[in-house]
Amino acid sequence: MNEMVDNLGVAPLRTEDRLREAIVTGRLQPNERLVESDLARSLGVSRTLIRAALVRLEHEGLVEHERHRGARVRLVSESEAVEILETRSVLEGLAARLAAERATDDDVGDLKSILAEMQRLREADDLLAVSDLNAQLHRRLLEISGHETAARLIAALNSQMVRFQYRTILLPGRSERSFAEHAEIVAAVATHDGDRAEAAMRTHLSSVADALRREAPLRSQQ
Amino acid sequence: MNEMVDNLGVAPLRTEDRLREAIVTGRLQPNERLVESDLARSLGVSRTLIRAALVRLEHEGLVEHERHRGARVRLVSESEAVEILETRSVLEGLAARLAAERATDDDVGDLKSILAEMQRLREADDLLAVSDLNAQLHRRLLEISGHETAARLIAALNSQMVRFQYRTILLPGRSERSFAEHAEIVAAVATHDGDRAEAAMRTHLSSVADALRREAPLRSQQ
DNA sequence: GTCGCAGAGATTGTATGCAATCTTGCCCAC
DNA sequence: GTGGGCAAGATTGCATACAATCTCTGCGAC
Repeated sequence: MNEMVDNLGVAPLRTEDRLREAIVTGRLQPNERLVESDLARSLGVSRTLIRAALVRLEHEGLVEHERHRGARVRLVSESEAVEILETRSVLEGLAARLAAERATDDDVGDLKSILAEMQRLREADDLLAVSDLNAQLHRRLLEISGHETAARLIAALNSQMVRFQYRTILLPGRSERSFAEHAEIVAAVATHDGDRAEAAMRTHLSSVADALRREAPLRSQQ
Repeated sequence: MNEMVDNLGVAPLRTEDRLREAIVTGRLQPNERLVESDLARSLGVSRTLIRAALVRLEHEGLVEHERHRGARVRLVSESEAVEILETRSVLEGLAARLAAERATDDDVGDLKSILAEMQRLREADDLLAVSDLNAQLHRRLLEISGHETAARLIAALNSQMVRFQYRTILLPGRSERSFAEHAEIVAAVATHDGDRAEAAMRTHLSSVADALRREAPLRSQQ
């Protein structure tokens, strides 16, 4: 009986998760071929499980698959990244609107303390930690909105964006602007103003997309 | 060589498609258990293919799967249908905005002729045909927008909505209102007014969601 | 009569093997 | 030297077999 309790919630860490992790951390590079038998050997499972995992990851958009020619890590282009951000923009806008309408006082308190912590870390110049809290704020808003459909789609979009995750916050001036935008979102939610919350979220993500577009030409393509 | 040409584009009609069709046409009822070996026998393929197809359909949201307990046709609840419509609302709003910004004169012509045909069929009281054109108009707008990410997500959402597809247009008064809303969307696109097109699309889909909410309590649950 | 439990049957999870297809490298004609 | 074609190797597609797990039925204790 104790084993049961111990295992509760401890997701069995499935093959799919291990593969996903290898992709999002870049251990498997974009466009790299994913040979089933190699993966099977290196993960210590059979090809069957690898195939099942690849099917799922394909649907998630992390892998692309051609019949009889195998799977490879999907390269998300810069223009596609912009599309994804545009999509996130309207989906998270919807979630922010609902969050504003439904937030309890406790919810608002949570958001404000996340914001305060972001401010603190920003002053300490720990931009990567700020970026983490950033993600946490967005996640919390989604929870408050209670909109599962939007949450599911956003999660899928996010996993395709890993390559661009830590970029924009590092750009000069982005950190200040990003903080102000988040503060505006939280303020809108605190006053239960749905329209304002949606507009603020869309402004915020548009400005991330702009930053990405501006940064894009500066880097050499890989 | 002729065989190659003949087969081009003739999708091999995969197991997945046959299963999806059985679900969306209702031949497989919501909550019905999907026993792999039964399906394999009735479709004349092995369990391996059935399993792969079920994994994909699960990701599409048509099937739900519990470990060691098998798959069943997923029942989309009324409240979830509303969530899906809300999500479609913002995604198609985005697409409508882009369509307005990018539409050529030919595109606008297409939209207007679809609208005219809708009007004609409406006067002939062929509401199901109107509903088909309805879908066609939405599809065309997505094409014009050129936004593949939004298109992909909307397609997935639509396949979950089949159970509710032909309902709302049949409600008294819906047909007139729906036509007016579509006309407004097309007018906005014709004048390349992105804001107006997005607002019109969101109004339209909100009103569909309202109709669904209003209709919902009238029917007995199955 | 109800509850608990054990075992058989049903069903899913995983591994393995063979067939189909693709890719690569080599040889030969030109 | 170049290009076409063919054969061998690599890889994926699919089916089958076995193991793990679940479900359901029936029996016995209370």
